[in-house]
Amino acid sequence: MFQLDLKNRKSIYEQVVDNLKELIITGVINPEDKLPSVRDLSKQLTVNPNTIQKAYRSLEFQGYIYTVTGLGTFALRPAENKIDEAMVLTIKEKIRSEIKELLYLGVSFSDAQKILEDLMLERGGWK
Amino acid sequence: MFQLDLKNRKSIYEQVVDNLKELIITGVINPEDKLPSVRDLSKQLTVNPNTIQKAYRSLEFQGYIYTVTGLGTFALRPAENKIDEAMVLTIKEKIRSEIKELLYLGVSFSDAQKILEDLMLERGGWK
Amino acid sequence: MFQLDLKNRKSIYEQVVDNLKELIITGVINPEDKLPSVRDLSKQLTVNPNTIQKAYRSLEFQGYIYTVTGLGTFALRPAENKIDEAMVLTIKEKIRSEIKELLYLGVSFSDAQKILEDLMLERGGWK
Amino acid sequence: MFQLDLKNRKSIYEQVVDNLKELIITGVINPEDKLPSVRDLSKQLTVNPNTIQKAYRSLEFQGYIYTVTGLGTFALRPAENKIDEAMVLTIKEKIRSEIKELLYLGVSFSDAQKILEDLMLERGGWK
DNA sequence: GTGGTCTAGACCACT
DNA sequence: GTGGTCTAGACCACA
Repeated sequence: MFQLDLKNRKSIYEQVVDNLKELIITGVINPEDKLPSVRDLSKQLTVNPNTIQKAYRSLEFQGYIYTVTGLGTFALRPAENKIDEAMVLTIKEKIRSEIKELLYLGVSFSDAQKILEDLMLERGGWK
Repeated sequence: MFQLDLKNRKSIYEQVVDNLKELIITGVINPEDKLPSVRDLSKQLTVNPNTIQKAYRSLEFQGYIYTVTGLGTFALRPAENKIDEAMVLTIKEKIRSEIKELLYLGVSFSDAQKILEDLMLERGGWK
Repeated sequence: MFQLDLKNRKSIYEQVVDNLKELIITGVINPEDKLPSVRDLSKQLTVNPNTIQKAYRSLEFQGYIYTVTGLGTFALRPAENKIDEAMVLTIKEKIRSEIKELLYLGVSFSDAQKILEDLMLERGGWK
Repeated sequence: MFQLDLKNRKSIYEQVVDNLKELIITGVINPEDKLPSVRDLSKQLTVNPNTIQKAYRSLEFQGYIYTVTGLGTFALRPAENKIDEAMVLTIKEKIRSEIKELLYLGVSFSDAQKILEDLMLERGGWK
C-alpha cells in the first residue's frame, strides 16, 4: 500500500496519516472503500497496532474516514458544501510562510511563481 | 519583540525560531543587526535561557544568524548565490501538501489558484 | 562500551560523539544496529541524559545515526553515492593544518611523508 | 596582516593564534621579527586588546613567539633538535582520525591517498 | 557582558 | 519502553 520511512523525522503515525490522506485525496481509495483493518495494516508495516489505531483516530477526527464498530473503517466523501473557512485561512497562512522562506532562500520572484504554477498543474490525476 | 502563544501546539523554541525568522525575512531585523542576548530574550519572554539558546542554534543551522561567543548573535545576509536546492524541494513538497489539503477541504481548483496568486501579489510589503 | 576522560579538554558530549563515531566507522556498530538508549548510556557513563541526547543529535546531523521517537536510535549506512564535498574540504583543511604543525615541530619533510604513508597502510584492520 | 572571519565558529583569539602561526610557519614572519604590539593589532582587527593578549600568551606557550617586557614580542626559531615526540604522536592520532572520517564519507582509498600527496606537495613555499 | 556545557529532575508524545 | 521539551540554576571560556 505504501512504505514508511523510518529515517524521516516524522513520527510513524503521522506518516501513516499522511499516506492514507494522500491515497484518499488522489482517489486511490474511494469514498465508502474499506480501509485495511488496524491489525492487518500494522502487520503489513510491521508497526505496533496502537500506532495504526492512533492514525485512524486522527483521520477520523479530520473527517477523512469513519469507523463502524464491528464492520471496519471506511473512506469518507469530503464535505463539499460547508467549507471550513477557518481551516482554509490556516492553510493559506502556512503557504504564505513557505513562500516567504522560498524567496528568502534566494529563489527569484518569477521562479517562485513558476513553482506554484507547476504545483497547480500537477493536479491532473485527482481533479 | 514578539509574543509566545502557550496554547499553541508548537513548542516554545519552535515559536521563537519562527518568529525570529519572520523578523529577519521581513527586514525588521537587518543583516549584521545584533539579536537580543540569550539571557535578555529569555527574561523578556519569561522562558528558560536554554530554550532560547536552542532556538538560536536552530536558526544558526538554517543560516539565518551567526554567533560569536562573547560578542553575541547577529543576523546574516542570506546566501544569494548558492541556493540550497534541497531546501527548496522540501518547501515545495510542503506547499504541495498544503494545496492538496485545500482541495480536499472542498476549495475549487480555480479558488485555490486564486489563493496562490493572491499570496504572490502580497509580496509588495516586504520586498 | 567506552570510557569518558574527564581530564580531557574536550566536552563530554563531544567525547561521546567521537567515541560513537569511531565505533560506527570501525564497524563495531553496524548499520541498523540499535544504539543504547539515551537513558541507558547516560547511566552507564554516569552522565546526564541531556548530554547524551545532545551527542546523539550531533551524530544525527552528521549523518551517522537516525532516530525514531518511541523506538530508539540506530546506526546509519553512510551515503556512498553523494559524497559531501564541503565536508571533505573541511577535513582536508584540518589535515593540512596538522601537517604544518608537524613540520613546524621540526619533523623533516620525508619523515612527515612517511607518517602519512604509515597512516594509510593502517587501513587494513577496519576495511 | 590577516582577516578575521566572525562567521566562523572558531573563537576570535583562536583565529588570531592560527593566523599568526601560519605566518610564522610559512616564513612571512621570520625568527626574531617583531610582531605588532597587542594594542596595534587589536586596533587593526577592531578586537578587544585582551583577546590579542590571550592569543600572544597562547603562542608563547606553544613556543612560537617570546616576549621581552618593554621591547615587544618576537617570533622564535623552532627547536630543530629536540622534537616533542609526544606532540608528534598526538598530531598523528588526529590525522589518523581525519583520514578515517574521510574514508567513511565515501572517499575512495586511492582518492584519500591522492589528497594526502597533494597536501605534501603544497609545502613548496615554506620548505 | 557574551555564548557553551552540564546537572537534576519534571512532563509530554510516540511505540 | 523510547526520544523531545523545558525548567532552575551552576560553572566555564571568551571578549
